[in-house]
Amino acid sequence: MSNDRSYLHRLQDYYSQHRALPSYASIGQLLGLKSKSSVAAMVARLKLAGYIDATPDKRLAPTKRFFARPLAEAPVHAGMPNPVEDAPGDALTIDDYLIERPSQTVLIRVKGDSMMDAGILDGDLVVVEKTAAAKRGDIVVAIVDGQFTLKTLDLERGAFVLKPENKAYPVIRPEGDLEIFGVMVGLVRKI
Amino acid sequence: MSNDRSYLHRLQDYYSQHRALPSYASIGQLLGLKSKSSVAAMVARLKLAGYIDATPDKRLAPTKRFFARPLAEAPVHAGMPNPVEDAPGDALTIDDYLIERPSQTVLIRVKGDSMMDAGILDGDLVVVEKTAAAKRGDIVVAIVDGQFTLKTLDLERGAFVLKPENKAYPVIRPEGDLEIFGVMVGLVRKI
DNA sequence: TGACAAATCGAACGTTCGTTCGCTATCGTA
DNA sequence: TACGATAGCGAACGAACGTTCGATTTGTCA
Repeated sequence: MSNDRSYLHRLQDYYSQHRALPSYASIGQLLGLKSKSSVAAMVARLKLAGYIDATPDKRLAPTKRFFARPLAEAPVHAGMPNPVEDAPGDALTIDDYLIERPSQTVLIRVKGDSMMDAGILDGDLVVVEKTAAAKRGDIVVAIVDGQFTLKTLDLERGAFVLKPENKAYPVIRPEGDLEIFGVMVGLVRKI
Repeated sequence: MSNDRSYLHRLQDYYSQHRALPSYASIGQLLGLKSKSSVAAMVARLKLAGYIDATPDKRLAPTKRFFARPLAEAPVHAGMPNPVEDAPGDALTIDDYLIERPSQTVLIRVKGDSMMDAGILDGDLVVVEKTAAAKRGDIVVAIVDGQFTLKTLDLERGAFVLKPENKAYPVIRPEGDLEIFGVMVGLVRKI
């Protein structure tokens, strides 16, 4: 028995189309189950298996495991027809992977090579979470002379300074207040 | 009037936590609206604006626009309470930005620092498009001794070689055939 | 200040929801 | 062949759902 795998696949397809799970009645229709109690039993099984859980108001919601997607952890041995289909802990969408607080998060395009040694190149997009709570060592977007600047935040004799990650550029020692726009939490590069 | 922007933000945060939208009643609680009809009106506005739509069985579902992040092109002038909140055209989802052929695309985690000088660090995810059509200068995932290897493809006297982007590593000159798994088309880093 | 439109409220409504329970059908095993 | 476990069915029920509509508050502009 157990068509659960096929049921799950169809739910995954539905979710990837609509970004929401349907009601029990609609699930039944979708999967060919005529009784809502069958659906309830099936959903309970998927919950047990960790594919689905419930929101605070009892709605169905997919878990991380629901989104198995090919993420190959190197090294993978040859042959490699399909690299890891089911490994747990896989990323879902890249957006979900990188962005935790959508409303506080913006993308900013990097200009110049002043952060080259930190692996941040001209044209990259940095994922920035707007917050004032930056600490030493964070890479931050600061506002200097009315412009965004991406630098590493450091301390020098009790004062914050902005350090480029490229020896060709000088450390910025702001006079007065240092205005932090946000903290870099990720990076995206398109070739 | 219009707190819709703030409402939307809170819904986005909720969705990114639970991967489902709550019921009208719960939305009301979440946003501080005491009446379900207020919620209905607000949802109608968001639908009109293209942030939300409905599944076949009338459930609420987010649209692509719901996930789009504001993209700030530096330099942005000072003041900057909220840099570009609404400018159309410069909001995007990272998945759409990076992935053009989903079925041919996999993510592979980078091990080691052999590509450091190309801005590719240990732990980064590279977006790889499976294809045999690689050319000189592309960064490719090759299969050497049954292991994935990320290197720059180059030509040496008519033969393909794999060049690391780190002087501490040697050029790989494969004997016989060189098996290319795919070409790097993007990179994702999470701090 | 007065007037208008937008946003929110509150109550009532018929519908749909998910749960529950007892029943049947199918399968593997002893 | 008999048994227990697994899957699905069907009906009933109370709770929660989203809609509707008129009244009220809030913000804008002249």
